Amino acid sequence: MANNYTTHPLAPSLTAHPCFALLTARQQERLLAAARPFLFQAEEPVLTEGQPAAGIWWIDSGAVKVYKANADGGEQILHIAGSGETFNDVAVYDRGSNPANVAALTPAKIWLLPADVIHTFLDENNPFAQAVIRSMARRVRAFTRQIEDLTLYSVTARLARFLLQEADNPAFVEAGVTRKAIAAYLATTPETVSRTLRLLQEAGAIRFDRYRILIVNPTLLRTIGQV
Amino acid sequence: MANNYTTHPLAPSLTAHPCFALLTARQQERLLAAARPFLFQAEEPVLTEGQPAAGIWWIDSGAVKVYKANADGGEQILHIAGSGETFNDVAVYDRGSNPANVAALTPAKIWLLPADVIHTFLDENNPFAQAVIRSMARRVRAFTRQIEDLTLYSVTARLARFLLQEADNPAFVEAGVTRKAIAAYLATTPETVSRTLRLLQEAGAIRFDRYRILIVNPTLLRTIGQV
DNA sequence: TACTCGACTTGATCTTCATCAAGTCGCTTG
DNA sequence: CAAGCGACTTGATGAAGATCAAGTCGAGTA
Repeated sequence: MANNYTTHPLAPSLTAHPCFALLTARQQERLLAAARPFLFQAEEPVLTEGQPAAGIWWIDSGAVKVYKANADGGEQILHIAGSGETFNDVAVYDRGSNPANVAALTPAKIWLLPADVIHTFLDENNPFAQAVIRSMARRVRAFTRQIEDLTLYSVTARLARFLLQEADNPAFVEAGVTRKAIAAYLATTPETVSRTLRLLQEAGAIRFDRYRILIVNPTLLRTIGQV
Repeated sequence: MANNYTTHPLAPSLTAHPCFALLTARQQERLLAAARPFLFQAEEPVLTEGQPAAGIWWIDSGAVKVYKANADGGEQILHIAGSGETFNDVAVYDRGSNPANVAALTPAKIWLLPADVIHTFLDENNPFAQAVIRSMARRVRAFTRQIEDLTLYSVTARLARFLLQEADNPAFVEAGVTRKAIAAYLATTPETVSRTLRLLQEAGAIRFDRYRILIVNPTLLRTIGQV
């Protein structure tokens, strides 16, 4: 599943990343030299909760789901990441094990950035460390919001909030998001997502078919979502 | 509600904090000089979601709840913090607004550490910045676990997991945790907490009265909690 | 001591949503 | 083209837990 490249096809996109953009040119070169590419098929597992962390994963193309699973086959998606985004950085920063499972949603090319290089950069480059702090803070904020959504709002409101927030998230679009994935993100079932989409359509807030969901009345959707 | 001190009663505990311990003696002095103490009564609000962040709050004594609220009076507790812990640091690190509400659970003395001083330390002191990264990573991990609990497990399993995790958390004990607070943490109701405690007692996993919950069979509790 | 108040308990009923069970539809593949 | 498959839809039923409504209990107070 893995193959090495001597060229660095991801080089230009490094400067677009909120953290890696702050590395010096020299450090970016070292990062690229240490990076190793992996290819995954749709549905293929990338890493497993509890295992030791190998490094930070950086998505070149495709999309993955970061999720928790329980013994009965239940699955809660924490986050969907697409091109240019990283995942499993937490495990590297606190030198712990993988906090969740990750699997590819689409065929994906993903680079592994080894943990030791990242740690060196944290020592050497304070602006980089500060960028990491900001990105962790953003993630805390996102989870905070997700807990709020999951516990304080009905499925209808949650779906409305989800659509408002993720409508133009390229990672979701790229992932060809299915009812099942939406359900696993909203902690409900595909059937309920289906019924609730119909409900929102009958209310005049959205239009949808099997492949696309279109927001036709954002104001109404915000009202339903209590945003 | 606020009053200033010229002495620094919190000085020794700074060295016990995972982040502030890494400040130089000189920086710790500057932090103490900039810190301002506030006193809160039980139930008194400390800060409100969406407002600009004044700084990092550092609990000298007492306990607070960090929570989200919706329009219908629903309340989800994200975190209970006690002596020696900080809160609202996220807002300072990403220079955003307060991500949640905070209110005192008990009478509390809390120091406000102004944002600008913290930012100076981040610039000056790389080990401090790295400690902040680790603490943010821990928080991400904690929220990750909370989402898992809330979405993948029944109330019974959630309560078992909660008891196993928080049994010896001083912040919870200190806060004189009520059925209502447990309910607000587990996204359920006081009545259901009451019934479920009874259930766990009848199973032989715990014993409890109005004031204290005692784990008598941790193994059984772990089984019930699917840990 | 009696009163009151608030937290807790317990029971009855109701809602939301999960589950189970057929379908439908469109796309792929023999 | 037919067959089959997978995602989605729709309906009927069931279960978990919320809500509503009385209580109970203990601590503080007149």
